[in-house]
Order: sequence, then structure tokens, then C-alpha cells
Amino acid sequence: MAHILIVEDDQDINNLIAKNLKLVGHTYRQTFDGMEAVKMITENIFDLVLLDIMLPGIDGFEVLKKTSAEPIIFITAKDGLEHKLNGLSLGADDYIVKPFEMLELLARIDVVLRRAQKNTTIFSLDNAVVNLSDRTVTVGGELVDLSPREYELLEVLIKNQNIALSRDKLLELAWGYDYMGETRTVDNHIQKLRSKLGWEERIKTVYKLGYRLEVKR
Amino acid sequence: MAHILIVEDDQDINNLIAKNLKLVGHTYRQTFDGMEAVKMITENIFDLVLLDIMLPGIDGFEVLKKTSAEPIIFITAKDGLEHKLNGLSLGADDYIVKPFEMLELLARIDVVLRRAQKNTTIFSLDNAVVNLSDRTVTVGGELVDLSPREYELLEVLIKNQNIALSRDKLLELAWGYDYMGETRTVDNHIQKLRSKLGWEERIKTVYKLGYRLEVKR
DNA sequence: CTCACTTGTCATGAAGTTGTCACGATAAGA
DNA sequence: TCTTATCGTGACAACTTCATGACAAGTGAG
Repeated sequence: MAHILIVEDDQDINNLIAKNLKLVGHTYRQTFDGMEAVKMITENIFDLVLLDIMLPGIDGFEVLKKTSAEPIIFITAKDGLEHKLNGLSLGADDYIVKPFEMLELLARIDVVLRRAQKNTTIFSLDNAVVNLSDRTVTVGGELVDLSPREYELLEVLIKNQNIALSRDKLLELAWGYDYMGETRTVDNHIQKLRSKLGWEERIKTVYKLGYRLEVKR
Repeated sequence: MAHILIVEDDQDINNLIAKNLKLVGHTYRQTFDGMEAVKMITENIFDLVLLDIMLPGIDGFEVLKKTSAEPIIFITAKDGLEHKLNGLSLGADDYIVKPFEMLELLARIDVVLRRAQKNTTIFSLDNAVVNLSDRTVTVGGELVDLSPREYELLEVLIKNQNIALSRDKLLELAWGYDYMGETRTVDNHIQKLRSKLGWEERIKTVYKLGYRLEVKR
């Protein structure tokens, strides 16, 4: 279940949504004001934001522009086309028009969350589990120590899974932009990762190019 | 721009959508029937499917259940809540209710496409799928290892499909401009590609000239 | 149908690339 | 200050690629 921020100036609606979220097992926080919403969103602790467009202070579009992080579902009283277009092009994940059925809102929340789940912070492959939020790695349940560079490299590989990355590219992404070192350094760290995670077969060497983390789809 | 399948039994609406897709630069194919839609979707050549729920034969929900591959936007005349819930829980990416503004449909299409990030350039032929963006090749789902030269050559063939290329030309394109070697080298690599991709019948020998990747359109 | 020529196929070894290990410099922590 | 861990470097072994040559099979002009 998810932690959801409700941004809606109408207290009754806000509470109604809150009640229903609670009912299906989500947790939430409520705010009634645009500026406060921006602050709360930047805390970065929510899995989803329900965002009313008409707000005191700054409106929902402004809030989105200022933050644009979490998945967002717009809520609006207006059915105006220009509102929808604006919201969608700004990158909202969905859109719902007041008055709406609570069940529909809950369904749309599920869809958006399910979709966002794909960008989950946990990555697992074979026996290894990489928790990208708290930077831990376990293999077969046992915690594995990775040095900082090893972890950086691992993250890069995971974020670019199935894509062949050149040594230069890896240096750029995991070491820093203009690192000027021997490219054999990359090999060494790759070896470390392979053996620590048991990924000898997973991190493929792409001859004359670099490496690729291979994940079957 | 995307290749979109329109599944809608009302000819007027179908054509109207088609016209507008064309207007903004998408390509499309049209069908008016559920069973045919299933067949076409399984061809796997569309970036997005616009799917009416009420269809002759089998309805949109059934179509989705039978295929569930591409991104899908449901279209329906009914605003019934149970329809929406059903569609969303089945995994539709979006939902639009007739009568709708064409501009809104186009905006939703953009959102879904952006989300699906079909920026991957993929070339597929028979069982083989060549992913030109991340430099991977699969045959029947299995990843195939290609050496650098083999991959270069493959790319050249794909980019010049249906065109006969001389050995000299191939050397120039895949090896580098002033490569000075025996041209028999090309033959060897062609053989490798043929057997690795199962393209014995696809890469045709053009006697006294060179080779051609044959793709029917 | 024949023969000259072209292409398919395989084996080989040289050149080049990657795996692996050990060492030492440096930084971090006690 | 001393200890410890990290990381870049170099050396060498192991491996991969790929051009080459040899020969078999295929092709087409006459």
C-alpha cells in the first residue's frame, strides 16, 4: 500500500478522499494549499500525489511545474478541454473530473501505482537483491559489502540493464564525467561485482565494447 | 511518430480518428471487428492500440485479454463506472469516453506513447529481433552473441535492406573506408550471420556481386 | 554438359582484448 | 600515529576475434 498526498482545498472532498484511501489501506497526508503542497512534495516521501487544479495561492499546474517528481493524478471541477490538455502535456499520469465516483478514483490510483511500481527501488536477479533506496545488497539473504565505487557501478548497470555500455560510458556514469584513467579499472570492478553477486553469467562482456547486465524479459 | 491500430466498428468514427492521426503524423491501420483486431495485434507491429469496447464478434475486453501486449487506450460510448473499472483493472493504459474531443484523444495518445518510450528502434524478421538501440539480438527470444564485426555488418545489411551490396561496399560500410583485405572475409561473416540468426534464406547471395538482405513488404 | 569461376565451409594462428592477481598509494577511521 | 579498506595500475595468462588459405560445393556461360 502507498503513502499518498491529497492536495485539495475543499475540506469535505479532501476528507472524503482521505477516508476512502484509509479504507483500502493506503496512508496519506492532507493539505489544502498550493505552496504547502510544493514543500511537502519536495520532501519526497509520497508514492503518489492527488492534485486539485483550483487552489488558493498557486494552482495545481504551478505546483506540478515546481516539483515534477512523483506520479500525479490531477483532480478538477472543470471539464474544460484546455485544462485536460494542459495537465496531460505537463506530465500528469492521469486525470479525473469532479464529481467522480470514489471507486473510479481508487481504480485509477491502483493503475498509476502499478505503473510506477515498475520503477521500483528494489531490483532482484537470481539470488541477489539490490535495494536502491537504502543502498544495500543481499545475496541469498546475506548482506554483501560493496565499496562505494562498486555500488555506483552496480546502480549504473541496473539502470541500463540489457544495454551494452562502453568502458568510457561506464567511467562517465559511475566515476564522474571526465575521469581520465586507465579503462582497465572498470574491468576490475566488474570482476568484483561478478564474484560478489554471483553474476558471472549476468554481467556479459561485450567484446571490444564494454559490458551489459543481462536480464531476461 | 507511431504506428497505431484503430479498432472501432463505427466506420465514421474510425475514419475520423484515422484522418486526425494522419494529420499529426502518425501512421495507422483500421479494423472494425474484434477477431481481426486480435490477429493484427499479435503481429506485434503497433506502438499503440485504440480499442473500442462494443464490437461485433468479441468485445474489447476479450481482445485485451487475448493479447495484452501493446499500450492500449479504451474507447467507449458508455460512461458506466463498471466499464471503467473493468478496463483499467485489465491493464488498459488509458480510457476515453465517446463523444470525445479529438484534441483530447491526441493528447492522451501522446502521453501513453511517451510513457511507453517506444524510442527503441527495433528490426525484426522471422524469429530474429534486432534491437538497434541497445545492440542486442534475439532469436526466438534467446539472446544471441554477435562479435563486433558481425554486428556492424548486420546493421549495414538492415540499413540497406533489399539492396544488393557488393563485397567492396560492405567492407567500406562495415569495416571502415579504406580497408584493404581479402574480400573473402566478408563471406565468412555473412555465413556467421546466416547461421546465428537463422537467415539462410534471408541473406541472399547475389552471384558475382555480393549480398542482399531480403525483406518482403 | 562442361569447365572456369564464384561462393560455402572449416581450420588455423596472430593480434588484440579481457580475466585475474598482486602491489602500493591514498584516504578514512580508530 | 597506526590500522584498515579502497581503488588505480601493471603484468601476465586466458580467451576472443577474425583474416587467411585450403578445399568442397555451387553457379552459369557457352
